Amino acid sequence: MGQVSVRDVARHAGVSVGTVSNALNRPDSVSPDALARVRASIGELGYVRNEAARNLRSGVTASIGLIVVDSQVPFFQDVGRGAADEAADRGIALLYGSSAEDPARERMYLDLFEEHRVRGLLIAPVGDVSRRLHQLRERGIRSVLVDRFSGEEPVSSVSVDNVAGGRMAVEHLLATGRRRIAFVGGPLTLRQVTDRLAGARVAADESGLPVSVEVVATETTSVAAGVAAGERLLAREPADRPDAVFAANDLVALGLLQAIVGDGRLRVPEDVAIMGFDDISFAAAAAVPLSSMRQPSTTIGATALRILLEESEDPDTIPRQTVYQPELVVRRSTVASA
Amino acid sequence: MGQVSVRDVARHAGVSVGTVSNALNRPDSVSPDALARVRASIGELGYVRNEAARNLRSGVTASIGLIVVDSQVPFFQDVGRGAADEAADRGIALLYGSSAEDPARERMYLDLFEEHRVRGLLIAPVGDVSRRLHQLRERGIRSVLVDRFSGEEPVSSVSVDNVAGGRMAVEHLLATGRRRIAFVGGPLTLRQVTDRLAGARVAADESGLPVSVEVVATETTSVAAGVAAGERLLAREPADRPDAVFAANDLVALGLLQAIVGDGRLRVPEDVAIMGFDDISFAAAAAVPLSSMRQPSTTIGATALRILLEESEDPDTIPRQTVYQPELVVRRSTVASA
DNA sequence: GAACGACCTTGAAACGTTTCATCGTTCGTT
DNA sequence: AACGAACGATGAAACGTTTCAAGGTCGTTC
Repeated sequence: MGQVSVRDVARHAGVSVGTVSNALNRPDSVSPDALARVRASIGELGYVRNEAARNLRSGVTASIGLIVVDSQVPFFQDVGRGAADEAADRGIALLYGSSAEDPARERMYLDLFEEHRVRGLLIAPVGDVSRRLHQLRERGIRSVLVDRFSGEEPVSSVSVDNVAGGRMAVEHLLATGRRRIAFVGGPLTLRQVTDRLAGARVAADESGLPVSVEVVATETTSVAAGVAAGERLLAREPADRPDAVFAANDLVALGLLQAIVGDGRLRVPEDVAIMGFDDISFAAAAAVPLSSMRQPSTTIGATALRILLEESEDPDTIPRQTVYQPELVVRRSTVASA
Repeated sequence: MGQVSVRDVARHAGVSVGTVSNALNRPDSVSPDALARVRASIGELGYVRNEAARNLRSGVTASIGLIVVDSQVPFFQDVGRGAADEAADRGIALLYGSSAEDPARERMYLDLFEEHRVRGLLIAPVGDVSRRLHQLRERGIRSVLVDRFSGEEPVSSVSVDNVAGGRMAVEHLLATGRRRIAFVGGPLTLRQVTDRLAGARVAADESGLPVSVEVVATETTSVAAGVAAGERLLAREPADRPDAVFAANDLVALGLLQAIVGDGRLRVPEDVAIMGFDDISFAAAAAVPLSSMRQPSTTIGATALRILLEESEDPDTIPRQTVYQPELVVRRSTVASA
């Protein structure tokens, strides 16, 4: 396989290799004549820059790593898409990895990406990676946390204000006349879940209304968990049932919807309102379109990538937290006429 | 930033750089004593192999590229996950790109990945890339087509038998007593769509029953297109309505389901059965769980990756087509008691 | 007409690996 | 005791690029 090198181009164009390199990277510093000849030769010979050699010599890599918790979760897919598109615009390749909620797998990707000397790392961590990220940073690889508030750590982060989101969600339910609210989700060790619940309680407390907020804990935030929780609610005495359910995310909400609508005894939203979180694309496509709190998922990915690039260019920038506010999206699962 | 190189390790362990390299890549050819010293030094110094230098010198890259049509389509997400997991097991990084149905974007990723000298390419093409893939192959980069039968081209492919899938879907509908079948999907220029339709017609023809197969064309295979098609069906005179709908994919089917169930006049499956294709994870989570044709999406991705690696190791292998058979998954949208 | 800048170009060094021909030891055989 | 195979270790060359000090060629200025 005859790989065409910068040397071949130089010979063909009748210039030195240094000039070819300049034509490629600093076209202004090359005479129009030489530039044209180099470009013609590149076309004729089919030269394609070797990124490995470029990286090796210059120390600058044109790739970044993305490690998400679960590639099956729509939210992370959107984040990834936002980051990938933003990277593509800059000619940067995205190394993709999913930890599948397995800390060992997460470490494996961290190692792999370090070997590739990625310019930086976008990560939604599952295990405790703060020491490792610190180490990477000392070795010149910056990280930005995604969907996680870094707070104490010396790392930038891009996330959503889950407390505010929970609060807005429940304020909406209260404003539409609901008073017996069930929060469905879990595990309650997950920061995103507890923040949303905390926000829900704030809304209830500050309303000055006689509101109850009951917690129906699930083991995961999945459709199946939502279905199971829905069946538990249906098995209750009618008087004990909530008149609104706030789900920790849309997957749980869709599960609830399936259980309740499928059962047929309760109408949504007349008998019970259902509120989700994330506004994944399937939320609007549900049998009863789902009200939800929209997260700017692709924007989160794009912003995280931009911050990462800025920081990797100037290693002295200090970490910062970017927090987006979620947005209420009202559909028929909470308001019949929506 | 003090990058630790193989030279530093050699010095620290009291051996030559060649021995360090051997310890890393051919541990059997190094004496136990030297091996131990090298490994100790690696740990102590925090040495991390530089993949760019390795790649440059050896000509072997530890990364492959994946280009999908649309990162929003669940099917491709599953394919990508299958490929990524398989790659991770081998310590290979996955460069991820989505063409977003834009041929220019697709070309951009092809160029980018060539610069990275990926070992090979997994691609679900949108534009006409056969010439480009041929060129890449001559330059040592093999490709495997995903979700596309290569047929004429000298490229391997991994796909699903869409004709058989369409046939099995309609056979199921006929077996459950349906006779007036509507096929909903589009555009009819898309091979996957026309194959599924062709299969549907085969089933109808071969059944020997008085069956009608009507085509309701949509512009895309999306939830929105499904909703629109559903509304069109509802607007018809009851006598003109089909008793079963076979959707080109699950997104369309979910749209149909939303329109029909939401409307409330028709019951699913009593009045109309709905059959999807792909068996995406949300199919089971729909208000009325959706019958569908399951594609082994992650297996497709994993297989494509394996084939790619085999071919890139031995450039003389001849391209082959791998075709999987889809599998009928019966749920309540076609059979009330399922 | 000499001196000076401005502007391009040059060519060798360097990046961190792997490769490979060569060299030293050791040990079993004769 | 001599030989040779087997085994490990060595170190310089090479991969394809970027970088950079140095050199070359003009035109301008005094």
